[in-house]
Amino acid sequence: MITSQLPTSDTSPAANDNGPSITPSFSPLYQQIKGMILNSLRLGEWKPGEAIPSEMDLAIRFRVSQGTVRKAIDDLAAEHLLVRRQGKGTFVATHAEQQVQFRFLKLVPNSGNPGSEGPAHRDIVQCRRSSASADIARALALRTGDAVLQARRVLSFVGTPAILEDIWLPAAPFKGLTAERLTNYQGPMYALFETEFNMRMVRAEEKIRAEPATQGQAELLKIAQGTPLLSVERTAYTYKDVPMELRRGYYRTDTHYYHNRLS
Amino acid sequence: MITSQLPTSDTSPAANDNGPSITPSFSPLYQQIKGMILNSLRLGEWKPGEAIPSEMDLAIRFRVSQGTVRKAIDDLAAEHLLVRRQGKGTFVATHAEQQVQFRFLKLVPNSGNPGSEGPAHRDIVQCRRSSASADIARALALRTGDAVLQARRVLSFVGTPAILEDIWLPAAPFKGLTAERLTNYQGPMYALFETEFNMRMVRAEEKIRAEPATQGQAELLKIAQGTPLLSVERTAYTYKDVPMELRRGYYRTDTHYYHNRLS
DNA sequence: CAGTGGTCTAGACCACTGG
DNA sequence: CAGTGGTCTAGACCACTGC
Repeated sequence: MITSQLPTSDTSPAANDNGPSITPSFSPLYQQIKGMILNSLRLGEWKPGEAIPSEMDLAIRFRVSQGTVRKAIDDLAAEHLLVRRQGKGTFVATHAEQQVQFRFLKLVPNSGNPGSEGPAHRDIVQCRRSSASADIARALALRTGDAVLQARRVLSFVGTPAILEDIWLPAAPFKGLTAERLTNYQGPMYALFETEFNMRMVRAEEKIRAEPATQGQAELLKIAQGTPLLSVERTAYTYKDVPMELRRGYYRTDTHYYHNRLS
Repeated sequence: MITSQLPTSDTSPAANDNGPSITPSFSPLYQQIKGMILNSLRLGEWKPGEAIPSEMDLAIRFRVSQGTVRKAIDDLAAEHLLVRRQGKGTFVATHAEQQVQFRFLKLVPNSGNPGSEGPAHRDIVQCRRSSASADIARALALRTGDAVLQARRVLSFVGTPAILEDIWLPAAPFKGLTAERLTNYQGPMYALFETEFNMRMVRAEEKIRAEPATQGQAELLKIAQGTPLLSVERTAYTYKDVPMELRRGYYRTDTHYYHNRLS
């Protein structure tokens, strides 16, 4: 049995400095297990869509009871990092599944259900390599001038353009990403990131504002200049809260609305 | 012990019709316990801010093990209906606490933290009794023409108006609500609903759009007509998913932004 | 110190999946 | 049918709160 604070490399938030510190200085077993599973996920031991070992296997591996492993997995499932399927196993969450496709896209048609319009038509307007400006660098935890990839695309539903997006990615982890790859790939962009670059987006933060369309935006979205657009600035994070994408989206909200659930 | 499907009056979603039906037709014990706790909450057996009985007490009352009660409470705590406090007890969640004040208001100043501007100044512009139009009635699960209360207010931060809100409430549950009461009450409106009308808002759904300010909106917010505003239409629900409030908010987003976390 | 929630265990049995 | 996750129990012990 793991008797006390295991040397779990980097398991719990705020490492255990057992001196006379102010930090919690106590981390339950299941939190340590959680950290170890998280590490395996980050290191790609189990890939998105794959099953992780059964609860019993993990309990044996970590020398704890099944209940403790269970609690760790419960947490990770609540954070949508894992998905439980009764009778089948526990799987690494992925953006590639039909059911959770566009999990981070909260734009819903005024009439009809999410996704009732079928898959969006995607138009890659631009995809180039550049160097990070100060604000882009800050958002991606880079230094000003570091290499980034920048893409611009238009998403259309039933023929009418509804979303204009500018996307910035750190160049290093996404080396080899091209406009062709973006254009040809079927399915969500985040699924491509998973399969091609072993980079999984885990959570995101959005800052939403109402702004008048600039001339350039208006042309691409085929609306009048000055039309109010929903400006959605998203920072997406991979495991361990590392920022991996900055995305500035401009949504038409005459035919759609941004849906949010508060609880 | 509760051996099988107890007559739990109305416990689980989708009542147990034990005929040859398509519904799950199996509800674990902890779900039934959850439903019973939910009923007590709805009926006001324990009021917002108060402690509910200890896990052991509830286990004895329901004739189940502590672990089963624990799982039920875990669920309710995850939905923010209850709040656990180690060493003290489990409490009915409330909108009246400093920490979670304005839990449903996601507007953050461009510079600074949420709440760093101090409490908002509230200005009740209007508060009257009227009859529900078709769309208001639909949102509140009323019939067209039913009595509703309608209020309009302006929220200002550090002197500048930032939010204009139109609020509709069913008249019956909120009988006696006046402009004076709204004006004089210190703290979130939802806290007033709890203490004065025993009505707790549990969750909400929002539809967000970008819209140009009408002349009336522009005057109240002291901005130019046509300025893009964030339009936030919120339906708030009390226990058992009963809609209890419709709110149309118009946010300035030059000094603030709407913050959302995706996970 | 007693009372509360939080962790951990070990074991039994159930529900679901797929071969 | 075996293997998986899901439920439930009973009991031990720990951490936190307040008297």
